[in-house]
Amino acid sequence: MSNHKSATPGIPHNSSSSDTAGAGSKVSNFISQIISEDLQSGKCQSIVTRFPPEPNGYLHIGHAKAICVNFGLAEQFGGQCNLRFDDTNPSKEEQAYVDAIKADVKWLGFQWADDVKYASDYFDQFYAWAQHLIAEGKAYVCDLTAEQASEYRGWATEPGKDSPYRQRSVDENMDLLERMKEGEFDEGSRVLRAKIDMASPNMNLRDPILYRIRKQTHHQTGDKWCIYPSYDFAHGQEDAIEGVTHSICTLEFADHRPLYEWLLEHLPVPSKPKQYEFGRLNVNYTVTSKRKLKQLVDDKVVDGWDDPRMPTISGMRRRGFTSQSIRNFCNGLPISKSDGVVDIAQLEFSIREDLDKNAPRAMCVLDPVKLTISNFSEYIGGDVETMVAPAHPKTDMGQRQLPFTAELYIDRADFSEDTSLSRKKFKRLVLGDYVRLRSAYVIRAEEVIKDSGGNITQIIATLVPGTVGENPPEGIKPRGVIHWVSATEGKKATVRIYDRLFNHESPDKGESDFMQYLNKDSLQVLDNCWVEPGLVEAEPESRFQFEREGYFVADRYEHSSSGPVFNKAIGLRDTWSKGS
RNA sequence: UGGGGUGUAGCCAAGCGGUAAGGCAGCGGGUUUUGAUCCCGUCACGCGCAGGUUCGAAUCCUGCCACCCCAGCCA
Repeated sequence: MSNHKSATPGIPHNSSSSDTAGAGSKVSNFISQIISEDLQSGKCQSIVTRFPPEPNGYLHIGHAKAICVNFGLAEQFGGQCNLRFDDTNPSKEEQAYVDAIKADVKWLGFQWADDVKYASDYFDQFYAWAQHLIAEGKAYVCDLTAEQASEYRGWATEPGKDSPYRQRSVDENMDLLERMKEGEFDEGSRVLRAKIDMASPNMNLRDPILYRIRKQTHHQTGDKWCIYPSYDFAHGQEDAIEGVTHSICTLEFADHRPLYEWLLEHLPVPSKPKQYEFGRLNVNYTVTSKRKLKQLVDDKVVDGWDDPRMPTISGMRRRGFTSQSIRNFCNGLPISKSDGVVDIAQLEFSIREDLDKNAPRAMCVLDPVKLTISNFSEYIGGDVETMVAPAHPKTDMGQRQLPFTAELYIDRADFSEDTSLSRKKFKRLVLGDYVRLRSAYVIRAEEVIKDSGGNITQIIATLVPGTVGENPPEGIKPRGVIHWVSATEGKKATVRIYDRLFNHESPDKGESDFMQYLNKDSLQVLDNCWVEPGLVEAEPESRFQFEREGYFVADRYEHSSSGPVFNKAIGLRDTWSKGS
């Protein structure tokens, strides 16, 4: 518990404008209102929250929201947030996931309080508390099989029946629990249950399981235990031990709250945390369920948990998302209690917004066709004229040098022989007409050369002298501006274009298997792209706007100066191609 | 069906008895050596439905409807 300064723990006044860089600008929501009140009333001096992932998979965009909520609230109110692994089920968990999760949280820019914590840190205490409940007559060892227990539990409309083992003596229960711990019994043969109410309308209170037998090695505790606490018997107690004041989770745990409170009530815990629930974040055209994401990985539909098409934190990172853009996205979504589906366009907006502001510009030709400047030597001495272009149109990010040569590449889609195309409809190069080469000359297309199959192999053009950084003479009106790369000085690169993994807006929903909605064309590898020379020196994970194309990142693992590889994060907003 | 939760624009939502914020998407226009950015304008006579209370209701009351979650020895 640390100090808490002013008497007025600021209700965050909302700056309704969209989030800018910083951590702060959260609008008021029902949880921050509660926190404000708790702080003001003196119910707590400062707040402690926690982010409690189970290490059974990678973190995804939904977790990012939970992380932003928990760490964000702590930061906003000057409290602390713990990272705690809810590692109560060794059969699903792995150290590799622990490591990946820590890396993701750090990358997002959050720092947890003290050391990382584990539910397993408290296993001794939990065991002692289990004995305490037995001693109080509030728990018993039950020998029912899973199927029997399910029958005994009853149905929504029918109350359950008491287990025949419900009335065991304290001594017998103590003895049995001890022997469960010692490994005397088989998995599934016995469990420890709380003695609450088999007729409760809330299923979670029909004598919930506290401990079950799992003879498995645990990634943190090794072979020390062969009984493991259930989620319910761990979560509230962990919160209490850590002094968590506001335990924020998702809606599906609302039904567990009475049990959470029952346990805190009946155990000699050091503090009394409160649980609050908010709606899970869902995004359309994607799935956010560790089980399903794991299936995509296991079935090799994608390249791993960090495949750029995955909605995982590490996937988005590899795709080129910035941590800031992910945080802006999450912070821009209000915390509410309804479970809605956010349009992926909202996520795309965040990354464009960030990268437009912060990514240097560069040129890359994705589908090259050669363009030769036939009058090059008439106006330019030597083989190369170096053009100088700003790295960013608005922010001073330095300049880059672009070698302009007689042979260039432009994109096939930026040229047409169809002279009837209106200037409004086609603002690119047309045979016999002018176009501006970005940061260089205005040129005119004179003729095309084709192969026997009728494919254009080369465009012959002439430059208009004196047009670098200057308007062309009267009468010459370029149709538009296109990008280019020197065919002789530019570098070859591989560019991967990603599209959404699913064609269906909600692959999760409906009766059919989500795998049937997979987008077969979610990855396209272009290995004959040309980039301006400076780009090969880009550091892995550096991001650029390839002008007129979109935002790209030098691949975290596979990019090198000898083999440049860029991933497309997201295209530029495109208001024109939509009609066609 | 028993319990829990939620219904405000295409999507996410604010709203807490005084006459419907904001963001995304869309649409119209302006600037532009990126069909980007930026700028301006536009976008609910209406708040799941039906009644009621009130001078006044998205907000309070009653009834109904729809959707989500729970019924694992998962979390």
